[in-house]
Amino acid sequence: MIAKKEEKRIRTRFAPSPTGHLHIGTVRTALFAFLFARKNKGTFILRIEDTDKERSEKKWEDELLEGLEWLKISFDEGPNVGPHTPYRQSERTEIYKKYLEKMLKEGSAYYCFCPKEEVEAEKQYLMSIGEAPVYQGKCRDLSPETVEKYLKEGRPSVIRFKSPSNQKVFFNDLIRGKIEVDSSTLGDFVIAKDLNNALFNLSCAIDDVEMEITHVIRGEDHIPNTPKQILIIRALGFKEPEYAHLSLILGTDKKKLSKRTGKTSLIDYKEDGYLPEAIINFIAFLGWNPGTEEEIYSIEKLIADFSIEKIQKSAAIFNIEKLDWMNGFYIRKTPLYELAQMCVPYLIKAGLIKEISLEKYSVIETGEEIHIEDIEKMVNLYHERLKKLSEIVELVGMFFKKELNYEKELLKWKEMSDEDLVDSLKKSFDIISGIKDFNKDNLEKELMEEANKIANRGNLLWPLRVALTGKKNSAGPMEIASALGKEKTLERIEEAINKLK
RNA sequence: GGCCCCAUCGUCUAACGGUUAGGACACCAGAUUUUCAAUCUGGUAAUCAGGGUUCGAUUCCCUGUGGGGUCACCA
Repeated sequence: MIAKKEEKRIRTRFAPSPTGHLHIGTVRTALFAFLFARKNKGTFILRIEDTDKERSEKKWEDELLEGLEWLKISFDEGPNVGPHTPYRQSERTEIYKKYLEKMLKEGSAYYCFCPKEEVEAEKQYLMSIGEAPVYQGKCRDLSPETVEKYLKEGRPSVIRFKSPSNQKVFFNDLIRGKIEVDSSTLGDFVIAKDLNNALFNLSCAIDDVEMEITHVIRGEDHIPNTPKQILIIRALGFKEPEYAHLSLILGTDKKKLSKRTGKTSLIDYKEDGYLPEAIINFIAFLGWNPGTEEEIYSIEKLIADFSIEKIQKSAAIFNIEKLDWMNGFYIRKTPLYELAQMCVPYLIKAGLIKEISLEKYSVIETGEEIHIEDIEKMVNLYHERLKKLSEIVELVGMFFKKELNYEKELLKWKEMSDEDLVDSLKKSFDIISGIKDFNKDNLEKELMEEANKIANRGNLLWPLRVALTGKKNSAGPMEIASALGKEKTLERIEEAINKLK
């Protein structure tokens, strides 16, 4: 007697098709399958479903790999030893061929020679009379001799799966419970263009059993495919894996998240300056929660607390405001040094600075040379109001400008006249030029002392702040001045006074 | 149209038949502040509808309604 096999190790897979940008919904599917595998100490497999040769491109696969790596979603197994490479269906045609021949031989699949147009017309007709639009099985019982003959003649053909008629196919979805469909609504669907060109339902079904996948975790849009794949697997004499279908992510229009209603690809979020931690945390909570009131979760914590039972059945709308809040939260948690490093590429891309050597930059407009520490000072001023890294350009841009461009009206605090303004700015100028040891503490001391003397502090501080930044909203004037340096600070005050003349 | 799935504040969600239906984002108000942000305090806001089952339904069942997915020689 063979000893009872020990509990099967969990194996999940992520099976994207490289036909476009990595969609944020696809990322969530990957994340959930990843979390489930890691939580259960199982194996997580990446399988590129590139059987569609027309639409699949290497660049999309590269983007996919890069994106997942950025998010720290990792995989365990590949077809080669050495550095990790994903499985690619395009490299597995022999395997599909083998099974296809078997099915043809055993009669669970057959060649169909019906012209495409004819099948299409049939479908339209069936839909118009309210019947299930499925292939009616014209070629189902062609004799082997006829098939042989047609094949020899080179008639265009496809290979169809012979669906059992009137059989209930059901499976127990781990998220939704029992899902049942009647096999007659499936029809004899196409599983391959020919022996060397398997189509999705076939390649997917075969790979799931070949790779010994125990749990298929994928999007809800695959629910209609599941009974088809189960039927194929059973026809081949295997047992199907467990299935868990995730609800979709919707746009604000309550439709499948599309470009029209928001950013859809991971790369857009990355470029906008969302941190991977924030994205992971946010999408994990789109349809899952730990059942406690805690909402800040690292990927490690997600692995520890993840459970498939707590996945939501209903679709979730992608609420960018919450992502922004969460991203701001993670930015605030990022140490200043790291944050400054992260901001640099945005400043370079915006044409404000360029890198001249390690951690040294030159300011494009003024030619001035600055160090990463100077950037740290600037970033520090806006550390807690940054929601996305890309915002840094707008926020600290004024540090890199030769001249500020703003309306003189902006200098006015409440009911000040031009004369009041000039007086106020001159006062600031005098105080600041009188400071020997130019730093934030001294600036604060001297300026606040003066500001407290007058009825409204704003009369002194607002015009100064605008003179230094040219903006309605910004960090405080003392902080800005100390980051700007004495010389530039005085220059900008003069500039403002000149505006008023 | 057929088949399938779903339904708690505007949004993400909690409440495994008994809660003043809880939290978070957003919003509003207050505190703080020269402005904005951050922070703290408080507030507005929800069980799709109708039938059952039950002493008692957000929760279980049915019907309706609404929304979504899918019906490829795409995945």
